[in-house]
Amino acid sequence: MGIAERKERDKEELRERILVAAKTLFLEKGVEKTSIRNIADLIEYSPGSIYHYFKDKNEIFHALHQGGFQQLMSRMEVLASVSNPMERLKGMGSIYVQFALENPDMYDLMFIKEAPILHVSNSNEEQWKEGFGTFNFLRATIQECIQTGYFRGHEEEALSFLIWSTVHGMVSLRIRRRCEVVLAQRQETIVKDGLNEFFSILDRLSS
Amino acid sequence: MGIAERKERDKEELRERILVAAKTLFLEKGVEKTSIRNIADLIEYSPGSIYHYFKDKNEIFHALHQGGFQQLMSRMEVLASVSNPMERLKGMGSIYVQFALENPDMYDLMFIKEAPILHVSNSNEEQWKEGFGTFNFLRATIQECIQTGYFRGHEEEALSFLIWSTVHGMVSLRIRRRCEVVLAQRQETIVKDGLNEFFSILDRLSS
DNA sequence: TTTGTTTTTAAACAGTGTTCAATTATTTTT
DNA sequence: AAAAATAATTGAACACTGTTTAAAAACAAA
Repeated sequence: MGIAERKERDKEELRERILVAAKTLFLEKGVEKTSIRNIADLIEYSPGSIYHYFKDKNEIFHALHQGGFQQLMSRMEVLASVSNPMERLKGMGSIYVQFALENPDMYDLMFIKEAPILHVSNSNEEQWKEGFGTFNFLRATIQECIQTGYFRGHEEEALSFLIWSTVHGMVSLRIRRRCEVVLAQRQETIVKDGLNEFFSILDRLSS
Repeated sequence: MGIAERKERDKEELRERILVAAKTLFLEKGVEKTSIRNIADLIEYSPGSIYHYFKDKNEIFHALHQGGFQQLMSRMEVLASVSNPMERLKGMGSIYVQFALENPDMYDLMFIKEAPILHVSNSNEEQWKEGFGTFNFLRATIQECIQTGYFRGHEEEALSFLIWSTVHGMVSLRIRRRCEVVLAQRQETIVKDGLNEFFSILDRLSS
């Protein structure tokens, strides 16, 4: 009896269409400024029907966010072939910044937005495991840097936090539009320029 | 004729009451989730009357924003006596971090929270003068560092953004509770430790 | 007291997220 | 094939939101 399966597929397909439409609008005009009615209009359904597939607007956002850490992590995988830990560290910085600027809404949810209650549901902790893995990848790389002679006299955990903070600081100031006020004419390039200054400092520390 | 003056004072007082109420609610439940009606309820006026004192909700946000920068800027004034620019730069970092950790809600409002759209009108740019001034103080100090021989080969504006980002990154990860996930046992000290790692790097760059 | 100005209000407009009874479409059973 | 059962979809409604505006109230000046 393939009817039930076909119905299941149809239902899944509409769910996916909602997600695609939501993602399109979220990226286009931001999450807050996208209404359920906007999404419904785009897929040519009534607003009410969306609530048959998602509990509320938050659940749509969460569904989109689910793969966020996975996405970032998978982007990092190309660095497996980089044997020099300092080069790998720089690569991580570039990929991190690029991911953030290409997916500002995702990044916002992952690292800037008010964190939901972490300890209540298990599914939430599962989502954070990915982020934990990404940070551990950074720590391992920095550990390797120290073992290779870089960062003499530095403490690995605090240094890892500092380096994470550096790239996070730049992209979050950009995403939350704090550059516009202070850097009128070079908002477009300021994060890339800042990252290059950072790399320049890393180079200086190596010699 | 003191009547006009008294009316002026009354008007200013109500304006201030609106700001106090708005600040209370903004810090309590966030800017987005605070409505004009909430503010009006708190001061026991009608929603419409608020529009006699502020053009719109953005203008209230900007007024509070400006006050925060004045606070931060006044804390920086003790550094006027520090003649060594690198020492002054470190002092700025310490004061910045201390301000953020002591007033996390205000810092959140100033640098993390979703900012309302700032249209590029001349009258509005005046409101951002304070924030602009704080950043310019940083830039001037870094300029002085470069002139004294530090940061050889670095570009002043991008470097200033990088250094701002570094301290902002640390405190914002802390304030938005992204350390808890990743650094289980040393959340309390991690920002101070990270800042010390940063100072250590600055020292290393000097020699 | 009357006039003129400023302050305050209530109502209205167009939008939001969300709920729900009623309708339509589809599948299962008779 | 007709009837019953089930599932999907809708549109209206609810309680909100920021903002505008005409009218009312408060108050100063004449």
